Amino acid sequence: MRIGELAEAADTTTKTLRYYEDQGLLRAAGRTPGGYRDYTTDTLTRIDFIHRGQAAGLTLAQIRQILDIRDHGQAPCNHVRDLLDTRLTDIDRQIHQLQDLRDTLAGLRDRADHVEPDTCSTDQICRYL
Amino acid sequence: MRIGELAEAADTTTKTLRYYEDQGLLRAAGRTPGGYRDYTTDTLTRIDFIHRGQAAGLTLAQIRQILDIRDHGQAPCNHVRDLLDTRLTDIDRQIHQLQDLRDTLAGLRDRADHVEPDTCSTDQICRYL
DNA sequence: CTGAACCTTCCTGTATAGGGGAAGGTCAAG
DNA sequence: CTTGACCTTCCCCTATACAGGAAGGTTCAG
Repeated sequence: MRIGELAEAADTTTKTLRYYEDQGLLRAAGRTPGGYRDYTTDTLTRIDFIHRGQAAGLTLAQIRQILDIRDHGQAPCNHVRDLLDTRLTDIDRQIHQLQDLRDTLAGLRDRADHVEPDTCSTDQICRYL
Repeated sequence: MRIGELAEAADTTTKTLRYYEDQGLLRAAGRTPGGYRDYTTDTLTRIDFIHRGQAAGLTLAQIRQILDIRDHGQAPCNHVRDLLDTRLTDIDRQIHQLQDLRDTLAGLRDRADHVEPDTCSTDQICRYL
């Protein structure tokens, strides 16, 4: 199948598919005599896997690693488990950071309701911050 | 004071200060006969304000808006309050998104502990995702 | 044979907040 | 008078996951 059909089937764009090939996520497809990429249906499975990886917040580089391991004939499962663990602690850290920021922000916002705006002097620019 | 002193006093770099000027966050400083930027101490206050804005998660563009309002002789307080509100709802949305992702990830990770890795077939690449 | 729809490669741009470094000018001390 | 520390402008680079578009080739229907 040609790249346009594949893109539609995988709910993505031809741009993206060429980009994936460029980044080593898709192996170079066969070519028709005219020079068009000619895909087999297992590529669709591969793209779906990539999408699941993205849905899990993995970067394309990380997904590529997994695919490389599989392409070397090994099971990437342990590596995937490690990636999931790393992602989880990362996300927890991010959530905490955001919550800290949220607290700061809420404090400022709250203060803004209790401070007279007219007391805001020029040199401090704005009392609310 | 010269840019190096100011940078040290404000705990930042000369690169950053020139960048701020470039982006309209700092007004063009006076120059010495030799062409060096010559800052007055109120610039330090301004930089501190910028830092507080950044600590509140505002972008430089948003901080610039506040400064512009103040530089037009008006009190930016209402605008700041609006920005804080917007930031708050934004951050809440981000936190929810991250928590959703965390749930997805935790589900995958949990499943990984209950699924036999050996049942992972080549064509699905990895059962854990 | 021609036009539309598809494909090819290649180059540029996106947003953010600066960092790195080149080529050259300025200022004080020794 | 020179050396070193500072300053100037200018231009390129960073990460991420593509999108936009140019210039040209291919394929199929009518």
